[in-house]
Order: sequence, then C-alpha cells, then structure tokens
Amino acid sequence: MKNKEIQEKRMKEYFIQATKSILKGEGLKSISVRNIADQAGYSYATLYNYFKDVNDLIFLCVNDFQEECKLFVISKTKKTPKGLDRIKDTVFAYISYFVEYPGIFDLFYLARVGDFGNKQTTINVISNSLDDVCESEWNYCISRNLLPIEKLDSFKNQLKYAVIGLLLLYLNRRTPDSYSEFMDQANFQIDNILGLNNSNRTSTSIKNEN
Amino acid sequence: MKNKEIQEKRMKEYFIQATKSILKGEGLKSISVRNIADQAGYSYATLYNYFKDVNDLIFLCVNDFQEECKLFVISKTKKTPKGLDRIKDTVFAYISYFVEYPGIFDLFYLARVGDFGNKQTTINVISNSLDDVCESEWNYCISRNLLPIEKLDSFKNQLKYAVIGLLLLYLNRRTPDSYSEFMDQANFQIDNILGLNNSNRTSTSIKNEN
DNA sequence: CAAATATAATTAACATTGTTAATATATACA
DNA sequence: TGTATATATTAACAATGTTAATTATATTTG
Repeated sequence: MKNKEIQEKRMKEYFIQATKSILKGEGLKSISVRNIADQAGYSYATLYNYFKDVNDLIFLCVNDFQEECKLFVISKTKKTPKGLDRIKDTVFAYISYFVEYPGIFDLFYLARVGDFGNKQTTINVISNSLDDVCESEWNYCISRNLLPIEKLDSFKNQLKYAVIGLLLLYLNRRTPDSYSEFMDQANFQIDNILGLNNSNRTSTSIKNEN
Repeated sequence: MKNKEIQEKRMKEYFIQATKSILKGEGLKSISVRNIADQAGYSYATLYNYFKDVNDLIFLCVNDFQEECKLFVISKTKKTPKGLDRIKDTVFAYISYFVEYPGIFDLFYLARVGDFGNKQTTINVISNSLDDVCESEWNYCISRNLLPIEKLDSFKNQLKYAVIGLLLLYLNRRTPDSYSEFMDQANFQIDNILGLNNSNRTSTSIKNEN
C-alpha cells in the first residue's frame, strides 16, 4: 500500500523532529525515550513500532544536522572572497555551529553507538563532516591553483583533527576556559595549517570572537 | 583521630582500585555503583559513606592513570635518542597507551562531569596530560637549542589537538578503520607538526604499526 | 566485663532509564 | 455491521544512581 508508506514516513518524521528539537535544545543528556515520545505526542512504546531502538532514531538525525550545518556555514561565509580566506572562514563557521549546538557535537563525536555494524553510512557522514562542508571551497582552490593538489588530503586531515581536538577540549573540558581564548587558539591552528601564519585576519567571522 | 583517617584512606583505596580495574578492563560503559562495590567487596551503599557520588570516585582515578601513563611512556621511549625523535616517540607512546586502554581515553576526554566546579584540578590534569608526559623531553630540546623556545607553546598545542582528534576519531568512530592506517595518519600528523616531513621513521615505536 | 552510645555497613525503597509483553483501540475489508 | 488486522497504550521488568531505614559492629564509659 502507498498510504501506509506515507503514514509510516510521517510518523518517523514526528519522532525525528522531536529528537532533533531536544538535541538542539537541552542536548544529548536530556534525550530519553519517554521525553522524545512526549514531544512527538505519542506514548513511549509507539516509538518501537518505527525504530529498532533509541540509538537507531538518534543517529537518523545526523544527516539532517549535517545538511543544516552546511547551510549554516554557507550563510556565514558567502560574503568572504573565495579562496583560502574562505576556507578559513568556512572552518570557523563549522566550529561556530557546534559551539552554538553542543548537543550536536555530542551526537557527532561523543555519543557511543551500541551497534556500529549497520550504521556505517552514518559514521561516514560524521567522519567526512568537515570535508563535506568545505568541499566546494577546496574544489575552487584547486581549480585556481591556490594550493597544490598533492597537499589537499594533508590539509583536510590536519584541519579535521585540529578542529575536533579544539572542540572536544573546549566543549567537554572547558579548555581554554574563555570563548575568546578558544577562538584565538582556533585561529592560530587554522592559520598554521593553511600557511597563513603572518596573519592579521580581516575576514568576516572575526566578529564572532566576542 | 589518626586511625580513623588511615582506615578511611584504605576504604577509599579499595573503591578506587575497583574502579580503576573496571575502567582498564571493561571500560567506562561497564562502570556502575553496584559493579564497583562488588569488586571492592562491599555493598553499593557503602560507597556513599566515602564519596559524594560515583562521578567523584571516577574522577579520582584520573591522577593515578596520568601517573601510570607517564611511566608507560618512559618505559617505551627510554631507548630512543633524546631530541625531537624522542618527542615523537613519546607522543606515539602516549597514543598507544589510550589505544590499549580505550576506557581511560573515555574517562579523560569523553566522560561528562556533573559538576565541574570542584573538579578543576582534575580537569587541569587532563588538559595538560600530554604536555605533562612530554615535559622533560621538551626541556631537553629547549636546553640543547633543538627548537626555538618561542615555538614551544605552538608545538605543544598543535600536538595536543591533533592527538586528541586522532584518538577520538579512531577510538570512537573507527576512522580510519584499520590500526595501521591510523598509525600512518598519526605518524604523518606528528612529523608535520615537528617539522620532520621528509621522514623515514627509524625510532623504536615503529614496531607497533602491526 | 557489661551496657550505652557512636559509627559503619547493609537492605529496602524510590525514581528514572531502555525495552518487551499484554492489552486496548482504531482501521480495513467481507 | 462484524471480523481481522494493524497500531497505540499501559503494565511490567531489569538496571541504573541515590537516599532513608535498619542492622551490625566498634568504641566508650560505668
């Protein structure tokens, strides 16, 4: 039946929307089956008619958040001139997204998954999250010879590890203990990797430094 | 009374030892009040006569593990010639420690703390964990002019963020999905930061690459 | 040494969690 | 309309952290 599929999809969406809302607001620590079901307007057991378990549901949100993050980044960087400066701002915007929604950082990088087996695509989305957000900018830089193509993977990986390390220590261990110090650190790390060392930043995201 | 203090200290040690044993073995996910108390040979409620709550107890283990990690690193690197090579091996050994005991990585970097207020010293131990392990080696390099002192903090931070990012993705997201690829990544990142780019590694820890 | 008191350890109990089984309700079809 | 099927809800379970009540054990005091 076609109706059944439509209805099932709708039901799933109700639960997914509820889960996303909690993750963006109270965060992962406030996620519970009863909490989600409340927000969706159903009983907690109903959830199990549409999802294997609560992890299944939670990790379905990853794709939506990744899309949202990408849009967030684009809206924050479209004024920056294309090129390495825009790469830098893109990475900054990526960081800002997770600082604004720490619960989503928890979901992407900290949450434990019961069964990794059938979630490989989700894991891949997460692992490529930053690359995905930066992809078109990298392509631009390569096409304009703004960076040697053989350095591309190296830059991507360095940025990925640095950004995750920075966010983890700041969001989870309050190190550094102020936002401005954290942003200074991020600025320095990114400049270092992209070879913008001499750097007086003039790009837009400097405004976020508070 | 002095006896009371001695006895109290002993009791605390029993619980701490039990907690450490579980963390090193089954990992953080297997920690529970009843589990710890079982291993310590007491009832679960007894724990609350000596610790405010279970987080209090868990985070007391951090200092011991940091010490253990330092000894682990020393034993793995003492044959390497002092200098930047030994810095590199030290970082590798640090990584190996957490790969061997992923539960301790969870404790150090992933575990959520209910109340950050009175745990600031613990947070500091964690945030300075890698620097602490490398400290004497950095001092050596500085004293022999093997690296300019004004670059010291930069190197420390770059290594810290890269190492935490690498470990987080590997241990928590299985990325890269093989140990040897992970070690290759680590090798590359460390070389890059320390300026050993041309690199054919000859130091001891290469043996761990499996 | 024995009784009274203080201290420490245990069991009982509660609220919250994820999940499953049993039951009720709505929908589809004859 | 009445029966079969699908879907939603309540009840129940086991495990969690934590606190209160209770029991056992030391310690002090006569």
